[in-house]
Amino acid sequence: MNIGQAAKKTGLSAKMIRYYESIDLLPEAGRTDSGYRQYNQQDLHRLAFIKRSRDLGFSLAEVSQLLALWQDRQRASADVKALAATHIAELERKISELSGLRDTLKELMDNCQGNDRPDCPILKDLESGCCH
Amino acid sequence: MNIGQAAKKTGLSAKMIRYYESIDLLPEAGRTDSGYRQYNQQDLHRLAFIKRSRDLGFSLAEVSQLLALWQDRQRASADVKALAATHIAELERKISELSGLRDTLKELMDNCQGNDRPDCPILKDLESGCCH
DNA sequence: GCTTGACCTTACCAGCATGGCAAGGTTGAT
DNA sequence: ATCAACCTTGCCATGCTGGTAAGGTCAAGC
Repeated sequence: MNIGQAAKKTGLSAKMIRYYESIDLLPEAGRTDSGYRQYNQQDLHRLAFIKRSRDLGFSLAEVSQLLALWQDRQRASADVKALAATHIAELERKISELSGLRDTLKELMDNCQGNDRPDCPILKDLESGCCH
Repeated sequence: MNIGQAAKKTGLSAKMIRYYESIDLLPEAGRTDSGYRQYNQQDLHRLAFIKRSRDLGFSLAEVSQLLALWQDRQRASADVKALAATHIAELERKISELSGLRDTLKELMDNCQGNDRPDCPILKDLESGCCH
């Protein structure tokens, strides 16, 4: 199977697949005589694993670790769980950071009349940084 | 005032200040005879505005628009409010995206024993992408 | 006057993950 | 033979920041 088909089947782009190979997330793909990359079911399986992991928000570095665990039949599920826990913690951190921003902005926005006049508490807040 | 002092006072880095100048977020700074950038109170004010906007999660492109509105005495506060509303919507979108990921992962994690054995529903989920 | 250290200058490379474009080779069907 | 649809590599761009290098400047102390 050529790269385009593998891309279609996994939901990745051909570019991404080549990139993943270039950073050793994938082993070098087999090639036809004319140099086209070839993918089999096993390759697709690995690609799908990567895709799903990315969709769950893991970074490529984390995906790399997950792949290693996946391949390791002696793995301890605790290791996988720990990786997931770290990622969840990071997600929580980001969520609460963004929520904080949203709340602050919402408050500013609620105080802004949103009319033709120039007075605006949002701008007032932004400018009230350091040096009055 | 040299760039280092301006950086310290605003909480930005000297690098960031130079970068902001290079992308025309700031006017070209005045220079001493020897080429050092010089900053006055007004410059600091603008820098602080940028800092605060960034802290609230606005992109540099959005900061640029905010600065334009800030400088425009004829502005309508509705324009500022609209910008903030767009940004809040984007924040909401990201928050709910991340929350979805977190929930999915949490569920997977709760089903994982996290012990020495290799069986792991997290990996099982990741591999159950396309091609069984 | 000379040294030293803290500052400043520009310029380039790095990351993350992906998209885009260019210039060329291959394949398969018409 | 031609044409479209694929493939190849390579380089550039994004957004924002940090790092590092090689050099110029300034102020203090000797």
